[in-house]
Amino acid sequence: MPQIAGRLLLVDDEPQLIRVLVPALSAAGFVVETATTAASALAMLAADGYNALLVDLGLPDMDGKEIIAKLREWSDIAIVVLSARDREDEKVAALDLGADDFVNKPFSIGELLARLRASLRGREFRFASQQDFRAGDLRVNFASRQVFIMGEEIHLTPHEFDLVRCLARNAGAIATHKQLMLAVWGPDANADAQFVRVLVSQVRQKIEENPSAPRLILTELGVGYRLASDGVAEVASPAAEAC
Amino acid sequence: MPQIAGRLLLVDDEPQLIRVLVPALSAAGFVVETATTAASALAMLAADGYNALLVDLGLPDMDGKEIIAKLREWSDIAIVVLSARDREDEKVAALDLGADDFVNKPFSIGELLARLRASLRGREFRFASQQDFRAGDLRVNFASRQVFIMGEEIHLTPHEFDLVRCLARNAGAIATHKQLMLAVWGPDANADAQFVRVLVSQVRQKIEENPSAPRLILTELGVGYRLASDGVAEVASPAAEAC
DNA sequence: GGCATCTACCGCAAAGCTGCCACATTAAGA
DNA sequence: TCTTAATGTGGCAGCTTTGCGGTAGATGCC
Repeated sequence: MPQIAGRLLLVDDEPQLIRVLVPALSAAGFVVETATTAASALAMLAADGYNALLVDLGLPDMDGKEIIAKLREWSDIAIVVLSARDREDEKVAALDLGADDFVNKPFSIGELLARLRASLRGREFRFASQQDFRAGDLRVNFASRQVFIMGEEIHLTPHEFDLVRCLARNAGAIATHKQLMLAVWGPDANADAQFVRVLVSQVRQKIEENPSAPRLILTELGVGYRLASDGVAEVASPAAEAC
Repeated sequence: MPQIAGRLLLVDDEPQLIRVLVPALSAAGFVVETATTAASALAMLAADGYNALLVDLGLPDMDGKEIIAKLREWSDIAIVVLSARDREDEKVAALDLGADDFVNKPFSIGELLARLRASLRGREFRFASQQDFRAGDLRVNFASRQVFIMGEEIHLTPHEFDLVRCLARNAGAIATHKQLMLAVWGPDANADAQFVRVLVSQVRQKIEENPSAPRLILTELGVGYRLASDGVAEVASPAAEAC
């Protein structure tokens, strides 16, 4: 499995379990990070970017259920509970707090992975369709690759859209020339910074009210471009480095 | 729990289990119907309206896994498997076919209900009619594999329907070439992107008013195709996962 | 066997996108 | 104000992608 299946946080205080689980999860395509206390786990989760949480209920500093409750206040990622205690009230409580699944120790790796896949399934869509970026009169839908100005659809070519997507993902911040070239032409194309200029110009003709006095795509001389993020705080988009 | 928690189909051939489960599920707020064979279960599911399926793997006429696979062709409802066989490969297979959870017999009612709640959670937002898709003059019924234009039935070949289904499931969003090839020819066929073009062309001849200026199946150059979701592109689109 | 239907595949024309150049314009610093 | 570097933009040849007519073989049905 060459592709990345997701970024995953494993919270458990038993070193030997971590030693077994991390390689197995990595082999299954997950990027795994670990925490051994509830406090550090919550700090890592707050920093964002995870697709799933694997959490033990018996942690030294806090009950694992508290992590679930706290996390569910702001996040929707998949949560699978691992536990040595096979008590019904524990299971019911964890599930009703927002866990997606509950696995008793000892468990088989294969089953854990299957349950993880099942919990993750269908979530991509939730994020994808809601990633609808707005700034002023501009609206970008990443899932449908559609761009609207004042509600009217604007047709962009594939490269043009890739550029806008990268700018939108970094809205408010600067997307450097290099970043944009990577986003549009990929890592192994020998793109010239000149092409970015041409592309930006073309996009401006399409989305700016007055292309010679751009208000959306702003030039950062010598560095790159910046998409004005006026007003709307949107889903403070992470994944900036990704595009 | 006074309110209706959902409509639920219980498929099992052990009368005593049904006698125990039905009152418990009803007490928890579910409207429960039962089936004892896979064939009747599928017929009932096709007739629509369920929010969840509880299914035993050991049925007289067909393996429960087949119900899961068939149901997942058109429906997105919660599926929880009950099984007396505690074998890892069974669990993995059932989960990967699309089940949301797997409970071993004997189980506690409390745990089953909690798992059911967890599986149902977060699905509310998914589009209401899971077996009937509409966009403009087009109507697609996933269960009966029928397609209508302005109320009039249009005959599609099996491959053509598979294509339309995948497009409809992603309505508003893009179905990539790869996604479509998978949906129509399956994972181990060596399909060529060229075949997708041909198929799209054929379908357009059948469902578009003016096939040379398509309004339903739109081309996303270099990426794939998109079924226009009429009106708001917002959260209109159903789960992408299945097709 | 005969007929209808479906599927895989070829090949070519049209559409539309990309790379790239030449040159105009603008911003920054001395 | 002048110089220099960086940026903006029209244009177009060539290429990639797409649309689609057509055909042979496979499949299923009377």
